[in-house]
Amino acid sequence: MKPKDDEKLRAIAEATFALVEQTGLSGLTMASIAKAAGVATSTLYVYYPSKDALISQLYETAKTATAARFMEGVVDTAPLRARVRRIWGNMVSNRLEHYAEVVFQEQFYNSPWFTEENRELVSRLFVRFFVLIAEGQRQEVLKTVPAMLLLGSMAGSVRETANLIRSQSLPGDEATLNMAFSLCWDGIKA
Amino acid sequence: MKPKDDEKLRAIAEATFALVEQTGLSGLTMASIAKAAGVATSTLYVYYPSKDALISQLYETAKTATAARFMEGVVDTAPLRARVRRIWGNMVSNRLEHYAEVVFQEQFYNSPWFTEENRELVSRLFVRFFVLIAEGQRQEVLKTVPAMLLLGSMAGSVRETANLIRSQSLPGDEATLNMAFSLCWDGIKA
DNA sequence: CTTGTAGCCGAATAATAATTCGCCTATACT
DNA sequence: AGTATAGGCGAATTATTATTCGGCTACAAG
Repeated sequence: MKPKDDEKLRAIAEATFALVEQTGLSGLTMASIAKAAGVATSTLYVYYPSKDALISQLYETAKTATAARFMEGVVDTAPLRARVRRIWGNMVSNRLEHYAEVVFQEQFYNSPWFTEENRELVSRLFVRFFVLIAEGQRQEVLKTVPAMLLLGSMAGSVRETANLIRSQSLPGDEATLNMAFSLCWDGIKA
Repeated sequence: MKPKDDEKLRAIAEATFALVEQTGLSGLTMASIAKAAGVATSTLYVYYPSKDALISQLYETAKTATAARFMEGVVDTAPLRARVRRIWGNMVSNRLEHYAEVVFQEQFYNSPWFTEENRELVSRLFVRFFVLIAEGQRQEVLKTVPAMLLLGSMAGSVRETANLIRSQSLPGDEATLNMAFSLCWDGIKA
């Protein structure tokens, strides 16, 4: 027996994310993944039974990793604003450092591959975040509007902040981030 | 000679948007478009020289229509907040009433079809909006941060508001819209 | 050191999907 | 009314791409 090669698995994932960033999910072919990952096309079938499975599994992996990154370093005892600030910062960093993964996830979302199970996975992964929002509303620190509305505000802010930093229109320093965050915070605070 | 049939053209566009909403750009085939539009596959080639051309032209059409809808009923002499409110409302309506088109445009954006020319078209179409933002900043009604940051806030708010209304989590009445907008406004006003 | 199993590959094969073809038909122009 | 021209169609054709096959090869277990 010969063991599966973790390095190949990583290369396949990386190649897929990079390709989707460049050409979109619609331009993704097994041949292009294999070439970019430095393996034979048929080798992909050693690791995944089909293209569909490959894409779906990579989505789950990416989404799980993303959720973990969002919550990194969030201290449950810290003030609520600080915790939201931390998550917001993590979201911006995630978008800057793992942009290809982000694009992949966004494209996957409106594609024939996105299923009800995926939706459930997402809510499962983000419970901690939703709980935090609910807590903020109970304490009347956050506006008592539907949680998704607050999330949407935050997501928009994160998206545009990261985009501006990516395009060099905005420096990525702490001061600038604080300014961008306070813009966001003004919108969601009670 | 026989003239081209405007009705068919409309049916093709509508079918394409609907299909992209359902299956994503990646699942789009000429055969499926033809079937949904009620014409033969080869007839598509009477109206568009290729699949690429079809998709690109539909994007331009949709984007142009969208930009026009955003500015509908915006009175240049009205107070700035009212004008922004109007545009925000138009954006929400557009997302509710032309959701398939919106999805199409978003998918097109990160796809191999999106070119530099498309980017230029977009900035051309939205100048009036950018001018409005700049004016608001000059009058110190809006925060003096990069315009894209304000737009991002607004886009996030619009997206989530429309999504919540679509999923019946939020009623679509005037009062609710005003609440959702004030949330957005708090974030961007000076 | 042998050997069996599973990884890995390049080259078929099969499936899917874009594009073209040849024929018919509708209609604007004379 | 006659006819040339372009629309429209279904059935090829071609191109692209997913998937499978057959033979090696590396490696773990004995």
